[in-house]
Amino acid sequence: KFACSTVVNGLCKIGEVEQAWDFLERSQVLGLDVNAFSYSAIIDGLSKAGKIGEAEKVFKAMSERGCAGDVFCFNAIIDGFCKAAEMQKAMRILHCMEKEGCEPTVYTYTILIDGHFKVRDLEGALKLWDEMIDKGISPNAVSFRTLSTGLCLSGNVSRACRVLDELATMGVVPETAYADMIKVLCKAGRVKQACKLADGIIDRGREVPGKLRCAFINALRKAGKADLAFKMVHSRIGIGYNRS
RNA sequence: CAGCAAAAAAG
Repeated sequence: KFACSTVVNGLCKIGEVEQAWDFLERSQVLGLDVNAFSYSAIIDGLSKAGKIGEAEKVFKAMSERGCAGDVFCFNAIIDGFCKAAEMQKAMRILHCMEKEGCEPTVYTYTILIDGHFKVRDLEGALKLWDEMIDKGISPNAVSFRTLSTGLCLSGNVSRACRVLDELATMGVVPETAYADMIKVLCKAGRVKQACKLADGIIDRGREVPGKLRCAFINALRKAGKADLAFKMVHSRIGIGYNRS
């Protein structure tokens, strides 16, 4: 029972999803109970391979065989629909899992938010973000990065900054949020804004934390601002857009 | 420590 999902998992990881499915079917015939672990691995494998139709079939087979899908299975199929840009179907699964009493996680929302950005539905993405927070699910570094990247690279820098501010007032800023925000601001060409943010998050005269400094320097360099990167290398207290 | 998301030329 344990070994079965381990094998299925392994096969999926090396891209042998078909074989994994085969193995699962055989295990089932042998009377072994195939659990959600195995199904999620296969659904995920198919989703990642772009075989959303197959994934959907397996997803259905799962419940028909009396195996209750858990949040991993739901997330995997939702991810498949998102990757296929089938957002309405993805959303339907979200509502479906909620109806079945399976609570979405921060993963679920991150997948959906990313999916909405990929089809340029900013409002949809933001709505999900708010819904997540309203549900009391704290955003983590990945989910914030997904949101800030999606917003900034689609020209909604100020909206992204606002979200970060909101998180700050709520006291739930993910660990790498500032570094990520600075990086994506640079990538979006908003270098000055990135500098101000970097300067603003430390007290006047204090050192910029090492991790942030390095991320910043690299981002500047990648943004083609070698001069500013150089300046940052020589200063431990920021670039000085705020203090000048 | 059996299965799911983003970014990444420093995890």
